[in-house]
Amino acid sequence: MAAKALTSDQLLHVAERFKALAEPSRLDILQALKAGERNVGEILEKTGLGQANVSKHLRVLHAAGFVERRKEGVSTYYRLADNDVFRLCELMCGRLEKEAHTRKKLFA
Amino acid sequence: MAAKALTSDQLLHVAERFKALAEPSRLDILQALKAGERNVGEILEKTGLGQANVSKHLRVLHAAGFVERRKEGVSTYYRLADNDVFRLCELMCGRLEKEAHTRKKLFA
DNA sequence: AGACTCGATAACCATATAGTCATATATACA
DNA sequence: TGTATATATGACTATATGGTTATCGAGTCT
Repeated sequence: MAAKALTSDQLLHVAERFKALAEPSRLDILQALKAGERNVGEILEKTGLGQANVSKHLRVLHAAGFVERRKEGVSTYYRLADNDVFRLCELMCGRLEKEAHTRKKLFA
Repeated sequence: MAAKALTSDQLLHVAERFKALAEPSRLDILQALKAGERNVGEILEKTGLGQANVSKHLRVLHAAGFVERRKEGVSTYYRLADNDVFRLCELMCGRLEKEAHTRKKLFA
């Protein structure tokens, strides 16, 4: 249980991964991939973001290991690397819900 | 299981929480609190960060609901709000370890 | 080859924020 | 009351990064 303290180098790496999830646009992209593999054009449609913008976000997500990609002809298909993204988001959402609940009780 | 898609407003809130964890210094502070309640001076010592800097980081962590505080005399004691931080970090660390393992295999 | 499409990249700007220094606020104590 | 200590806050700078526009490169089709 009691994990060892992380070195400053390890903290840097962990922080970098969290940073990849610390952008609404990137979370939106990940959501778009939840249903399955999508190419960039489909992600553009689904999210309404700009093309260059999405391309950069995908690069960040790929560098952080949250998505994998596959080229097919002229297009690139992206997919979630695993389900950790949702475990992480569900934990965060759980916190938000708990908080909302507390707020509601305060004002009840 | 299949959580509904989040609204852009919800994405913003989730991203904000991740952003609070997306800084090595803040992760370090959270680590310092793992063993239990600490006042700001003790956190300064433990982390080696500047006073004003730590104070601002603590404000962010508190706003995000990761830490709670208690004033006692002239000092303020901070503690972890719950164990979610470690669940989140352990998930991230697990990813890093898996990745390191894959890299090792590639170079083996 | 030439035209077209998809996606990545570079240049640029605007904004956000980590870090620092100086100062303010609040409590304790002589 | 005056002084010292602990923490918070404001001002400022340097850096990082999200978004946009323009351009590039690769693959496809005629």
